Amino acid sequence: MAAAENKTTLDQLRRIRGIDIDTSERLALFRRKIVTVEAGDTIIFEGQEKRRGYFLCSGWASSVRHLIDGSDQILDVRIPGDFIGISDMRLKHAPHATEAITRVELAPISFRALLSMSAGAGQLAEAILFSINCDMAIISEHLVGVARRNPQVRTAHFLLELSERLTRVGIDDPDCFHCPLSQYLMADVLGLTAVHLNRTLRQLRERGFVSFKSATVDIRDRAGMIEFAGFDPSYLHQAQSRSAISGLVGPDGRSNGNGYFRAN
Amino acid sequence: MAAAENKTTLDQLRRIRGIDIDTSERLALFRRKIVTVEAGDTIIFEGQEKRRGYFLCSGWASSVRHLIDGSDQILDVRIPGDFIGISDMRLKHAPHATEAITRVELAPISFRALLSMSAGAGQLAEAILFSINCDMAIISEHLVGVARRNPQVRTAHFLLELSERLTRVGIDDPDCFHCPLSQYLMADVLGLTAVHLNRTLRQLRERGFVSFKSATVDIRDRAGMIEFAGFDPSYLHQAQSRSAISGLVGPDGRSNGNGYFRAN
DNA sequence: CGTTAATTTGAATTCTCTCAAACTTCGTGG
DNA sequence: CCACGAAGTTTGAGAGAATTCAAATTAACG
Repeated sequence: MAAAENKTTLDQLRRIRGIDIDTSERLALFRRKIVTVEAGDTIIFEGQEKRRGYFLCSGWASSVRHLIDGSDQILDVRIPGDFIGISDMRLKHAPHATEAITRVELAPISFRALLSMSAGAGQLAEAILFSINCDMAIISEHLVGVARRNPQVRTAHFLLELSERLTRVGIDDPDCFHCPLSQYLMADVLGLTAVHLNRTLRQLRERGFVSFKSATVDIRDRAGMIEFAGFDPSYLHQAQSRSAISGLVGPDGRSNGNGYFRAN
Repeated sequence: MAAAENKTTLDQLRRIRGIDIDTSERLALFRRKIVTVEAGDTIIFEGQEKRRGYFLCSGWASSVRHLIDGSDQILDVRIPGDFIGISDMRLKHAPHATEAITRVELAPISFRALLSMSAGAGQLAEAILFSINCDMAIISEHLVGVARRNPQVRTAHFLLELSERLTRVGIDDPDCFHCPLSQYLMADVLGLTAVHLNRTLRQLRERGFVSFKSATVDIRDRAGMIEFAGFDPSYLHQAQSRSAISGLVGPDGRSNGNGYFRAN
C-alpha cells in the first residue's frame, strides 16, 4: 500500500527520453542553478511575456487556463522528467499558467542555447522536439477524453496514463503510486465537478478497478481497467528513432503507399 | 450574404506566418509537386508510420481520432495556410488521422530538409516551430471549451476562432465566410451531438449573434458575440518576434521578475 | 484539541442525449 | 424539367446524466 515519492535528477534525462544526451549538450542547456517553487505558487503566469523553459526535476505542476468566469481548466499535469514552457516558447504571451502542485525543483533551460543547436543534429533538441510532440499527444488525448468518454472511463483512463507516465521516470510500483492531486484538482483535469468525480471514484472502487485514498492511487485490476477504459499507451511512447528518418518518404514526391495521392 | 472561397498558394506563406521566408529556404522545403486529395479521403492514417508533412494550400481538412466504440473526435479543423503532420513528426505512429473535408491541395514538406535547417537560424524553421506552438494553443483552447464552456458559448467561440483564423489567410469578409463543415462535423469538433448543435445554432441565431446556413457563417453581432463567448484571439496571433529572443532572461539564472523563484 | 480543508452523501434541478420522425436540399438520372 | 434518393437539417418527447446546493463526515495540521 505504500507509495514512494519519486525524484528525478538531471542525470536521469538520458533515461527519461530514451535518448542518449551527450554531456556537453546537457551542460550547455542546464548550467544554471536549480530553482525551487513552493506548492501553490506560480511558475509561469498566464500571459507572461518574458519567460524561460524548465526541466522539472522533482514535484508535480499543472498547466492551467484561468477563465473569465473564475473557473479553471487544468490542461495537463506535469510530472518529473517533463519539460515546462518549451512547447509555447515561440508565442509572445504564455497561453496558460504553470503552477506548482507540490514543491517543485526546476532546472532552467536557456532558449538561446536551445535555439542555437541544430534541430537535426542535436540529440537534446531531438529530445525536446519529441517532448513537444508528446505534450501535444497528451493534450489531444485529454480533449478526446473530455469530449467523448464518460466520467468513469475518463477517470480510469487518466489514472492509467499517470501510471504509465510515472513508470517512464521510474516509480517503484506502477500499480500503487503517490499522486498529490486533491479531488478538486483531479476533477479540474477531467472536466468534472469535484462532487461528481467523488461519485465516479467510488464507482471505480466498487467495480474493483482502482482506489484513490490519501493521495495514493492503487490499481487493483489493471487488465480490467485497460479493457474498460480502452487505454492504449502508445501515444505516450513512440520515439521516432533517428534511423527512421531515412525511412521517410524521399524527396521525389511519390506515393507513401496509402494510395490516396494523385499528382497534379 | 455571399461568402467567397479562399485559396492559399505557397507564395502566401510569407504573409500567413507574418515572417519573411527567404526563397531558397522555401524552395528547399517545397520543391515537390502539389498533390490533391479528394473530399472524404484520408491524407494521413491514424497510426501510420512512414509519413510526411504538408502545407495545406487550399481546401479544408480535419485532424481526427477514431475511437474503439466507433465514434470520432475531431481535434482540430485545418484550413489553408496550416501545416499538416509536422506537430507529431517525431512520433513513430501518427497519433491521429488527417482527412480531407473538401478537396485539398497539399505541398509536401521534406522532413529531412526541415531537420537539417538550424532551428535558430532558419526563418522557415522558425515559422514551423511557431506553427506547432499555435496548434498546441488551439487544441488547448478546444480542451477548455469542451470541458468548461456550455454549448452556446462553445459554439460561438469556435465560429469566432474560425473567422479569426480565416482572416489571417485572407478572406474577403470576416463576418460572412464559407465554411464547408456539415453540422455533423461541427458537432464532432465541439463534442456535441448533431441534434444538440442544431438547437444551439438556432439559439445563437435567435439571439441575433450568428447564423450558419448553406455552408455560410454569417456573424451578425460580432461585438456581442465576443462578449458572450469571452473570446480573446490572442492565442492565435502572438508570434514571438526574433528580437524578443534577446529579451529573454539571460543565462545567469536570476529572477524573471515574478518574485517566486528562490535559488537552491 | 480546535480549526480548516477535503471528502462523502442526499435531493432536486437543469441539461444533454437518444430515439423517432418530418422536412429540406441537392445531385442524378430518366 | 421533373422524379427520386441520399444526405443533411429541424423539431418533439422522454430518459438519463451531471450539476448545484446543502449538509454531514472525515482527515490534516498547528
